[in-house]
Amino acid sequence: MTYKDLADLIFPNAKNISYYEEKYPKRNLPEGAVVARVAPSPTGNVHIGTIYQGLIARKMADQTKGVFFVRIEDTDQKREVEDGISQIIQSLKNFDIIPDEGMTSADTEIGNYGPYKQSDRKKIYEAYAKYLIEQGKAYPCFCTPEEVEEIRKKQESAKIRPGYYGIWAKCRNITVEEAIEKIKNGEKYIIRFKSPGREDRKIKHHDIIKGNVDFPENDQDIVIIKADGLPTYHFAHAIDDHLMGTTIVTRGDEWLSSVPLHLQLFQELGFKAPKYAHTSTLLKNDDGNKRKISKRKDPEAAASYYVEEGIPSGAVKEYLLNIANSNFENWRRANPDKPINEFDFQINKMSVSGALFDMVKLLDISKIVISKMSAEEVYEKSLTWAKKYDKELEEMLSDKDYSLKVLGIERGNKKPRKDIAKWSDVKENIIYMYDDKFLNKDQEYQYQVINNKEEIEKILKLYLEKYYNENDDKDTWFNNIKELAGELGFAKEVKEFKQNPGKYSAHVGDVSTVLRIALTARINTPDMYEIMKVLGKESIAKRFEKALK
RNA sequence: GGCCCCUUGGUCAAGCGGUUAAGACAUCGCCCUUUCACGGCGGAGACAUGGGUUCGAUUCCCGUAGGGGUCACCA
Repeated sequence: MTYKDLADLIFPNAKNISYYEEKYPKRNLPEGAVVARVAPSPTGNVHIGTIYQGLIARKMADQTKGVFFVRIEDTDQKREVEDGISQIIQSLKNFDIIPDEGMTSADTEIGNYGPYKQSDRKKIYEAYAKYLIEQGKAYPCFCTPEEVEEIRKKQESAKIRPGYYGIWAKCRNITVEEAIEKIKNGEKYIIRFKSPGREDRKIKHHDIIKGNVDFPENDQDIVIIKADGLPTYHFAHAIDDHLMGTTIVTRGDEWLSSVPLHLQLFQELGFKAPKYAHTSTLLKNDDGNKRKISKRKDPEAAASYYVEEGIPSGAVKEYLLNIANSNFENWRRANPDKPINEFDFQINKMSVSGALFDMVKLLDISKIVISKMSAEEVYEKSLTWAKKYDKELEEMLSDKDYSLKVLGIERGNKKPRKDIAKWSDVKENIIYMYDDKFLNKDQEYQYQVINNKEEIEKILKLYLEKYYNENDDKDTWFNNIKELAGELGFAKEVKEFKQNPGKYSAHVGDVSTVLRIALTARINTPDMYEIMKVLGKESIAKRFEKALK
């Protein structure tokens, strides 16, 4: 009886690995081309970290004329969520992260190195597991989960390093004959890797981001095929990234400590290991402590959060890129209008330590991103958002011509307004410009310096009768307000007012404020000249009338 | 607890043996201005700590403290 007999008994139908090695030949890519990927699990809300990883991987592939693919790691069926795959695809799409290969929907895919869903690759893993068993590098383990747990408890109470290794690996030295007999008797088993490692030896690893890291060798006989017949992450990672030709594995640094295991797996399988780039995790301040952004506790951990809030994907990408390469913001300042794919991303310049997620900064970036958009673009994007999340805003925007004018106020010039950080800000920003919203609602008018009824009435009436002409240019328009102020005994110039304390009760600015408040019921607004232009004379008159009621 | 990683202002961070220790966000003040936003100018604010090495350490080494990660038939 040989290892081969055992392997044949366990995986009677598995193909020889040469079949797969030939089926998935080396990629024909230019020198230096990076094959990168993102490999999420369909376990629910897509994590912002997945977007982060995807962004980085996509960028590297683009910059080197390489390949970026998406692989679905669905080997944990217990945690899998219905719709999980489409959520992932959709989320990546929301951020314009489009894969060259991989899943394109829950059940379709493109590319020659598939299947790109691990549960569809079962046969492939079996072939390689069989290969390992034939070599005596893997073995069936008959320990039940309870037994393994017991071993762990013993180790803990004896203060010994826990795990399935060395003398604790009970099934490691079972003879082929015994194993075959147990299997024939119907005993349940899983497949474990027979680690050749020794804990007292060190390995050196050079990580693209973390630099040189030394670890003890792995000596754990980890599970490679679970009771459900599917592989564990470690095994699938080695097989898949080998067969799919991944050159750089980017993943969160929670994987860093598995590197010794993974390197060993590649070694024993006879594969060339990829390079690794372990990115720092996005952290969050929690009562003074830093911790990983968590799907469960933090809404901002979900990629969908940004969509719901209406933060443009472009802004999120800029923020993420800024965390990834902090020189991004310098580049952005020097190149305010270039698309971000022209930014030269350097993975080895990524920070070694984790960054606290800064929502304030994100929103600041978002303000700038939105300020550069045309009225048309703002219109389209906020409408798309409103259709899903805000019926009232959608209704307001249904008058497209008018909305375009409203959104065009102080936009498109050298110093565009920066008061919208997210689409959910839009409504509050423009609602007073819509007559049906403004006129039909009770408004509170908080007059400032000039606040007695008669004066206000005089200002509004006189302004409409005598000083407002729809076709005035801005200078004429404002001169008229000065004239109005003068006629009513207020200072025509603010300077004059300040130079002659006591002479005037108010100045032209105060008169403007009355107009502004009567018009909008707000103390602060964008440029009033433009507002009046958009409202038009009829609306202005109605608003004054309402203010005087 | 073992192993691994990290530590520059409130936050993100330049720096890589000699710098007045950049910059961005936030914050404060001033200016611009009919309000706000923008913009401009300026202020306050940092090398966790103790030892080395060195003519000289934020930078190199060791310890301490603090933080993070990981130790599954989860990824």
